[in-house]
Amino acid sequence: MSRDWDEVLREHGFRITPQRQLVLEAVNSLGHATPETLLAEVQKTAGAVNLSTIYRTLEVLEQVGLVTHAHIGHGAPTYHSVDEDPHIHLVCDTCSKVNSIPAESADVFVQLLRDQVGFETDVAHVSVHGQCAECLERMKLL
Amino acid sequence: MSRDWDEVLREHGFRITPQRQLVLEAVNSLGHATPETLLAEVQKTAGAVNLSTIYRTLEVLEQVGLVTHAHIGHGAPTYHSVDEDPHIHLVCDTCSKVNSIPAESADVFVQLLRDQVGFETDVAHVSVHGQCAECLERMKLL
DNA sequence: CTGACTGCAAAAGGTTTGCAAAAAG
DNA sequence: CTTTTTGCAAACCTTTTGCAGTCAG
Repeated sequence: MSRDWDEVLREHGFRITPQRQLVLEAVNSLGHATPETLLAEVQKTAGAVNLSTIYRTLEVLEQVGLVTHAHIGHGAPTYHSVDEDPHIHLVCDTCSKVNSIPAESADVFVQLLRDQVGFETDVAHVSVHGQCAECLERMKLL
Repeated sequence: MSRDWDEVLREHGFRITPQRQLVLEAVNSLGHATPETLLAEVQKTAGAVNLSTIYRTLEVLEQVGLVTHAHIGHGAPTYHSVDEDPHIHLVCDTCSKVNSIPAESADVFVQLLRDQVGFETDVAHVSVHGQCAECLERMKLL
């Protein structure tokens, strides 16, 4: 669960604050969370925390490598713990549901990009758009 | 170049308007364009066209399959002609440059998603984030 | 003519910023 | 004590919406 997150921050010259701890904990416990969602979670404990603090904190946490974010669909980005198993988001453009699959599923593709154009893929950041199985099924019935 | 775009619109019960023609032409000529960019292009010819019209028009054009859009990075989506060869965007998270590779490069991966989870990928909509060859090179030097 | 489409202005959603007060080291 | 960090309010940017007038069919 908790790592030496405070060490990591300190090493990068950042200070340790309750807000940063709370945001990090919220990211870890929620799994997939937007800034707005994180605010709600954090405010359960500390009601006075502001949205702009969430944004600034996420920026810092990402900078030191304690969290990552991915863009899913049009709206807000979602933040992930770095401790999580890396995964790929499958976004259904019909029902907007998001499924995750293990990052290894893309290994072949990632390797191909590396060999072919020297591109190093950040797998966890990838969003794959398309139609999920349920929506395809539903379409067939019509 | 131009197709029977007016036919397509009509078939779907939409009307033919100069705005729609201009937006479609702009998408086709610009290749990768954001709504804002498209507005600028369209306004070269018709200065009175409004941004909201661009948005509404793109929605219609996408609905009837004359254009597609993809999400690249944080900001605005970019719209593409459907006549273009389908391609995948490789977005460099360091320099923000976008390279395109032919959609076929992902065939194996797409097939895997189909077999494994029944997900039908919209290849042209996929954005792959990571580090481009140049940025990786630059990082090694430091 | 009649309903679809457009322009305009205002609202909405998400993110950023300036500043003074509060807290970390 | 010094510097970073925070809360607040306002600004910003992109996209959406309501409405009345306009235009395509």
